[in-house]
Amino acid sequence: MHFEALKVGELAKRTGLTVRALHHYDEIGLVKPSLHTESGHRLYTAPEIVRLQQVLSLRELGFSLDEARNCLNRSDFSPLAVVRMHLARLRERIECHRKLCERLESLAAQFGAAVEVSADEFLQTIEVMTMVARYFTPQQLELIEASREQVGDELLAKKQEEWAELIALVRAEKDKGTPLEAAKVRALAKRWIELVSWTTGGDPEIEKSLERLWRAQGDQLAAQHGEKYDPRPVMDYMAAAIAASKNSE
Amino acid sequence: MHFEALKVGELAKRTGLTVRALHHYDEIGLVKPSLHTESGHRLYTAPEIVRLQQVLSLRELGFSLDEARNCLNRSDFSPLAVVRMHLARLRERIECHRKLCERLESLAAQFGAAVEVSADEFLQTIEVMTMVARYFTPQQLELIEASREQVGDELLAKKQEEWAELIALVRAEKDKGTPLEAAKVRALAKRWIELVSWTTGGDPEIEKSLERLWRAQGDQLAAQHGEKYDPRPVMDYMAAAIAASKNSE
DNA sequence: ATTACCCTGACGCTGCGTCAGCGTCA
DNA sequence: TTGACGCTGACGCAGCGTCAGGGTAA
Repeated sequence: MHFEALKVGELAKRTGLTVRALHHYDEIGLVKPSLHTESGHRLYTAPEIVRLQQVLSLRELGFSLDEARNCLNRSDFSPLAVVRMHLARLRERIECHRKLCERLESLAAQFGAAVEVSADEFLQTIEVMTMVARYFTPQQLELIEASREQVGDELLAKKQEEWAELIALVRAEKDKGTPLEAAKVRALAKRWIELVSWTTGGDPEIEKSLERLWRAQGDQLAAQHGEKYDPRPVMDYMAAAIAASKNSE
Repeated sequence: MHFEALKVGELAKRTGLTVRALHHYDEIGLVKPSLHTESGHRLYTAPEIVRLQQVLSLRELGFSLDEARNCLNRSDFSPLAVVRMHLARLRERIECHRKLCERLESLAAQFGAAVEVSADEFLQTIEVMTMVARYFTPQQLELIEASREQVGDELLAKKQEEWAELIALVRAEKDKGTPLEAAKVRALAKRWIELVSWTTGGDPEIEKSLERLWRAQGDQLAAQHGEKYDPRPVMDYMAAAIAASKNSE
């Protein structure tokens, strides 16, 4: 799974992109496979796949392929930031789509009813339709500026270590049976909250995903870093500690 | 409101389209203004605006401008059908977007957590992203076939008359104070339900819009066809009748 | 006379689709 | 040997963006 290198056709099948598109991305230096067979066949590995996802997110955000390449080559664009931006946009879009639905429902109702259909209704509907497709370019600079201050890879690695450390610390207190009200535990709970907030960017949906992820893949983590770093036994303990410290306020 | 003819610039402003795009649509015979000033300035009136909306809906459905023109010129494509198809697609899209959101949330969570990010997750995410953009062409034939059996303008006009007639009939019974359980009223309720179903295509959201529309624009209808055809007094009466006939089952 | 539109060409661009002609892997 | 897949050009195309050069409406 981790080491498999995919040929273009395989990658195309699994992603829904066309072979031609992947060729094109290679040609313009956007996503270049890091390996080739002796005969020159492209072999795509994990980093390129990640990059590919980034490219598609940026394109959805309204960037041209050229702009996407620039963004990805400047190192101040972290993958995490890109995914978050994409998420934000998607949510806005869903809202826009809902509004457009309402307008179309209104139009549909007017057709069947005996009411004279006003041109104004159509104009407004068209405006909403174009808004859905637009509203990109105006805000792009804003986006780019906002992401300047985003995370680099080293910071990310540091935060991951912080997690491992914090999990181990909490685990220790838990195993000692330290009561939830103890000052030590409170301090840990505070750190926990802060780290969650940093990791998720304050997004509650991402937080839910994080929980699901840990519950599902805790084995992997435990195997990777050692049993002490398995987050699962720790999560409930922290949840209880946080609840307790809230109650005592 | 009804008679105003818009110049390109005005239309562009109100719709969010560019002047160039409107010029282009004119060039290729897709949306041609029916009027011009003596000096050759384009003047867009209501029918063109409706057509413009249709064009944009069809484009959102994945048709090329050429295909859109063909559709609109064959008379078996009713505006109502187009709006309904667009609605259906939008709803599917919202669902897709939600799924994509979940995938992106999962990705975002993986970045921050210590878990090894698997390439497979990225592949799946990319697939969902391309699905959102695709899933058009495969189903287009299906759509086109489905819309062959759709409403023409005369049928639509007939249904509008049916509404006026039905409303008048119900109004008469209501004014006579006929009880809700009377066979006559039941028959009317049945016709009412059928006509609603036809008008809305069975879509509950469109039905809500229809109600809102009638409540808001009843005056207009009354003024247009005479007081007897004001739907508002009739709607509650019918709702009660329908509820009554359900209870007695 | 100015300013803000409008017109009609005409060329340019992005992001691939679509052959063509030829190697290669199982 | 035979498909199914891969490679590299090269051209084509939709849907406009973007000047250029000139008329017009208030």
